[in-house]
This record gives sequence, C-alpha cells and structure tokens, in this order.
Amino acid sequence: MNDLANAPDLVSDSDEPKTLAETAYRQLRRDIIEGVHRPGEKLRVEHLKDQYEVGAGTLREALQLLVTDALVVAQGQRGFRVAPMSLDDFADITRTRVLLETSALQQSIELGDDAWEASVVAAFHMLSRAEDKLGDGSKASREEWEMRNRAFHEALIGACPSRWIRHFQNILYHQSERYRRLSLFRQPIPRDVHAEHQAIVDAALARNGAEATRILSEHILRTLEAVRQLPADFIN
Amino acid sequence: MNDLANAPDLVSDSDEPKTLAETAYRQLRRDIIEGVHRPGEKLRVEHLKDQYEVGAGTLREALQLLVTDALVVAQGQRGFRVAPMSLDDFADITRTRVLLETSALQQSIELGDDAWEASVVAAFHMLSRAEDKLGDGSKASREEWEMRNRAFHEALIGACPSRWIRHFQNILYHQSERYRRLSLFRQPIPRDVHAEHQAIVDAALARNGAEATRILSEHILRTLEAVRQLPADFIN
DNA sequence: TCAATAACTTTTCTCGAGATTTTTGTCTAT
DNA sequence: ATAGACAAAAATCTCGAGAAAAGTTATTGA
Repeated sequence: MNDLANAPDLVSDSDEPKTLAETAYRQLRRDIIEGVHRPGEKLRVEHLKDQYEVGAGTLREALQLLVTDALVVAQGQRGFRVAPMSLDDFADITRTRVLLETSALQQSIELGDDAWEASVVAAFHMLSRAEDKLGDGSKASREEWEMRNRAFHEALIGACPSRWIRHFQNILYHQSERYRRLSLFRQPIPRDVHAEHQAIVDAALARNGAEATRILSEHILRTLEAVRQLPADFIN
Repeated sequence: MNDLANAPDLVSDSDEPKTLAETAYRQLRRDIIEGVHRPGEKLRVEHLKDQYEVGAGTLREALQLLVTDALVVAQGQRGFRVAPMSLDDFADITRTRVLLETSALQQSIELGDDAWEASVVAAFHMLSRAEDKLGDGSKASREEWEMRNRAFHEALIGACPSRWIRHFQNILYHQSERYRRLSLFRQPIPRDVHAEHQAIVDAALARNGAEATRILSEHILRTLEAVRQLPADFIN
C-alpha cells in the first residue's frame, strides 16, 4: 500500500482540539452548519468573543480556520461573513463531490484490501443501526446518523491513496452538510437511503467499480434534487 | 452563462493585499515556493516576526493563511512547519490536478463562448512571447514565463462554471510550482512545451474535448516524469 | 430637496506582555 | 552506560489596549 495512506491528514480533523482557538473553531463551525449563524451574516469579532468566551485575537484565528473550510469568507479590512448559500453553489458542490468521490471510490475498489472491506461493512452496520433509532425524531439520533453517514462515506473511499482527494472531499462534505440540513428539515429521510447504501456496499465488495460509482453518483445527486424541490425562498 | 462564473473567488487572490497580514502572507508564500524556507523547516513566530517586520499575532495570521494553501502545516501547541515535500506527494498532486483540470477543460470546451476562445488565444500568444525571451536564462524572464504559463492554464478552464473546481485547481497549482521549480533548476525547458500548448489550443478551439483533455493530461503528467528523473536526494 | 462634506461611531487590525505548554539539558540511580 | 526524572529555557498561545480603517449620521451649501 502507498505510504500516503498512513500519512497525517492535511488538516487535522480527527484529533480533539488542543488549543482554545481550535475549540472556538469547532463551536463556530457547528453553529454555522446548524444555521445558528445565517448565510451572509456578518461575524463581528467584538460580539462573538464574549459569546464564545475567548479573546479577540483567538476568535480571529478561529475565523481564519473557517476560511480554510470556505464556511466563512474574509474581505480584507472589512471583516468576516458567513459564506453565502445558493442553489447554484450547492449544485456546484454536489457535482464536484461526485467527480472526486467516484474517482476515490474507483481507486478504493481497485486497491482496497481485506481490512478496507471490513471497515466498509462495519461502517455500514453502524449506519444501519443509527437508521433504526432515527424514528424517534430526536436531535441526538439525527446527529448520530449524520456522524455515521459521514463515517460510512469516508470508509468507502478509505483505501484511496490520494491525500489530496480526501482533503478536498472533506471540505465539500462539510459544505454539503449545511444544505442537507435543510432537506432533512422538511422531509426527514423520505428516500430509501438504506437501500442505496446497501447497493453501494454490494457493488464495492464485488469489486464492481463501474456499478459502484454509478450508484454513488446517483446517490449524491439525489440530495441535490431534494434540495431543489424545497420552497424557493428556503435558501436566503 | 452561469451566475457562478462572475461570482467572487472563494479566496481572493487577484486583489492586492489590503492588510499587513496578507502582505506577510504573500512574502512567506513566495519564499516557501522559492525554497527559501525548506520543506519540513520549523517556522518560529518569534524569529520570523522580525524578518518580515510585523507583530507576532499578525505573522501568526499569515501562517494560518498559508495553512489554507497547504503550504504550511500547523500542529496544535507545537507551532508551524513548512509542508514537507515528497515524490509521492507530487504524484498525488499531479494526478489530482489531471482529474480536476481535464474535467474543467471539458466543460470549458462545451460551454465556452467567443470571448473564451479569444482569451485562450491571447494567453497562448503571451506565453509564446515569454518563451522567446527565456533564452537569456535570467530569473526575471523565468518568472514572467511562470506567470504567463499559469495565466494560460487558467484561461483554458476559464469557461468552466464550477467555482469549486477552480478553487481546488488553484491550490494544486501553487503546490506544483514548488516542485516544478526543482525540475526547471536542472533541465531548463528541455521538453517541447510550446508544441504541447499549441496542440491543446488547436483541439480546444476545434471543440474536440476528448483530444484536448488527452493532450492536457499527458502535458501535466510529463512534469511528474521530469521530477522523477531528478537525483533521488533532490527532494529532502 | 438633494448632494457633498465633515464629524462621529463602530469595527477591524495591530502590537507587546503575561501565562501555558513543549523542548532541551543536566543530574542521579540502577 | 543507559534510562528516568527533575529543572531550566524556549516557543507557543492568549489576552487586552491602542491605532487605523470603514460605516454612519449630521451639517452645510447650492
């Protein structure tokens, strides 16, 4: 296997925060994805430093980290803003995700070993369990599902040796979360997502790259359609 | 044409720096790409703040910006380092670039209008002129060529409506520059790059997407081969 | 009434000093 | 001689206050 597979990530994401700035960064990121801070909203350091209980410079650094994820945009001398949302943007994100994720899956299927297969099966199992608990409609169960859904998609491309594809993939996934949250709000899992995931797993384990990537593409694009059918003024 | 084509960039790059932090960021970026700061080198804020004549917090912010470009890696509580270089990494960068840039070129060819064609021809002309002046071997002429080469590649994918692909493409191009600098050091333009560019332009204007992307792929991958044939210890 | 200028307020940006954490160096005991 | 622990040094991280810029409101003149 390639050395890069074991190399540290481009941006540390799995580790727990070791610095105040990173803690504030995570809270802010969560709040932006959750919609606490609305798209386009101005993020004033003076107000937010009290809210997140850090110094001005520290919060500034947290905001800078969010610029890396493109969840915040910075305009020199004019402060920070929550990155705006639009249907066009989500379409762009989704198509780029398809491009990267299918390529990564293809490589995973070609290169993945037994351990990779096992991790895919395991992640799929965890996700299935989370789906069962989704019925209660609680926020906790949906967050659990979000996390495991992400873990599942990461496991699928886990054997892809390209650190860069995984890095970009990571950024786009965060972006998607912001939009997917909208689609879940109105129509909580109407699609038979489970069957789609099952089909991807089957094709992947059968080492059928063409089939797996085809299903994955449709799977990702379906979320775009779901958001498209929301009321037009939902994205503001 | 898509709205996104005229939307502001994800990270402002063309504008001139409006803040001290951004000025320091550009100088640092240049120095890292040029190899003044070697790969893996520790970047101590206390030393660098004098060298770049800014405060500690400001330099810190500049370093954070470089993390976005993945030219610097930050480890919580353990400071900053110049991103390491390796042949595997360059191979990864190059393959990912091919994936993104061919997709972008394909879309450009499908969607580009007359203005796009004109900009491609113009950029190619500028690049050709720069190639003529390359004979003197001066640093200025090589920098001019670098800039126009980049402008040419940007023009090619200029009609691609995906802001995200262009954003990632941008990051990868900066990364490539670091490595390409090495290959130019020993063998200054041995390949017939001009003919390759000409072939891409011809295919693009003929709206032959398959041919154009094929040539572009080979074109980009050739740089990888050039670096591969350098002495093994060149990348440290 | 409207436009342009000027003063004021708000916000961002910048700096230097103090508190934590990591790293380095030394010493002792097995 | 090596390993572990303790202490000193260096570096990072954090904070609050001052300087610069942007945005806002009020005033003045046509």
